[in-house]
Amino acid sequence: MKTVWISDILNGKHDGQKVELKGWVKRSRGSNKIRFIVLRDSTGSIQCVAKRDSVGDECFENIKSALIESSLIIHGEANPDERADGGYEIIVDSVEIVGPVNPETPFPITESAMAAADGGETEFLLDNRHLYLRTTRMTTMLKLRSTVFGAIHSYFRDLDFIEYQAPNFVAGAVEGGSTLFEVPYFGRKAYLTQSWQLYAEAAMPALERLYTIAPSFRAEKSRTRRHLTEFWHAEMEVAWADNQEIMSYGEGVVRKIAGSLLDERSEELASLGRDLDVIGRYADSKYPRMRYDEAVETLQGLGVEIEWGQDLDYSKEKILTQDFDVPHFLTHYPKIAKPFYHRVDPDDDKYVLCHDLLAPEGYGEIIGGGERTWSEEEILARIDEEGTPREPYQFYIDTRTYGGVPHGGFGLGVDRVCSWLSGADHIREVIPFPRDSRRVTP
RNA sequence: GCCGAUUUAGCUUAGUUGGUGGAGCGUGGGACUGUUAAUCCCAAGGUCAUGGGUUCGAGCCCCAUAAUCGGCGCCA
Repeated sequence: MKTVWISDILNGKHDGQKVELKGWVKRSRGSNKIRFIVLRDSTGSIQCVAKRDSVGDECFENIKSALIESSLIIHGEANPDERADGGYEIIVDSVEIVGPVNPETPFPITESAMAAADGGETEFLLDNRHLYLRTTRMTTMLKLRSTVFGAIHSYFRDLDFIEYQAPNFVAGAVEGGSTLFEVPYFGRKAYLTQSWQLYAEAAMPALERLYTIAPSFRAEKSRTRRHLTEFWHAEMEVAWADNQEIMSYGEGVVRKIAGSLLDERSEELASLGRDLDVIGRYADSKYPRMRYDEAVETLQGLGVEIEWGQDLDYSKEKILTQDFDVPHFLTHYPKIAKPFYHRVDPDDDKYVLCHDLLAPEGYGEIIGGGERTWSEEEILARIDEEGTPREPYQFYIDTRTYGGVPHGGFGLGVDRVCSWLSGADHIREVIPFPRDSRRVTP
């Protein structure tokens, strides 16, 4: 007999047919004469009804013994039925328990554990993440996440970008050295990469338009809802592009992600309580661009204490973005607030040609990017100015020595985008096994 | 790194002025012919995070430690 997907039954594709279902027990209830099993597979869940009279005593007792998360193969007839949640149910002919659950070790993710988390997480659920993944909420998050990754790939590939991979073991830092994970490397020290960018710049003269989605690692002891020590970083680099052009790619990919979620996952978004009109606005709007100076003035006008030259920390981002209804770009930060690879604005050397994209609803920065310092003379000056050693960056400097060209790119925090668009309370909710300063297990 | 909080059964929790810890979920047994987190009855299940201290007596008061959670800095 043909195994069918539960979603296909719920879509009415098997009305009145004898079908085989393979899945796991989501819930089980009933009396001495009739038993209801809510079976789930990766596509959905459906009520299966077994009557003692029709399945026989032995099968009925078997069904009663199938605890939550037992895996089953069920044969039966698919029928529309108003009494069943979802409008369809299976009239059971037979049940085979494939993987039983021992009553002495029942599935630990109970209703009470879920209710306490209130759509978020608790220590217990984090400790049992490998099992929590099976719940509707986590499954929904993982499906949204898959769509986000797919949308990023489609966006860049449709524009003829080349997907390009950089090493994860590296010798030097992109950001400040204090946030590097050091790993022993055959008697030497190596580090886990913080960004694909420097290696992408090396390939920029060869491929011109390149992108990746890869993990980045940062040893920040951050305890916030926006930080992970291992996060998924979508980065891109383009030859001959200026800051404005790079921003248009950033806007393009975020709009594409929002649009793909609406097209492919509107049901899941709605189940999380997401307003589809809001997601639609993110997919269809232009994202305004604002200079750093303007942001500082706005904040000062709101009575926020901030001096020119200070980087915008989260508390200020939050105030700034609270009235935004779409993401905004912030450009032209002071040179002193940014690392050496940002290109100094030729019109005013107090600034660099960079941008951050700030998401609304209090989610903050999701993209950081800009033009790169591209002439050999300038890159050497800026490296020395910051007191950064030249040696680990020799390959990076060589990129400029041999036919340097204007170029730029950005990095997008994929998990942050997932968190924002799904409306999650914490970035941990959108990644299967989150890593932060306190947790590397399970 | 800084600030704040939490820790009682497998899970979620109540616990009064300090006087030998109650419940719900889950599990086991029983009842029930259609349930929707089914319902009803019964049972098992606790060194109250760890280590000290105060006290005739500590889940409760004090100190230390640990783990965890939240916020900040830093960033994607």
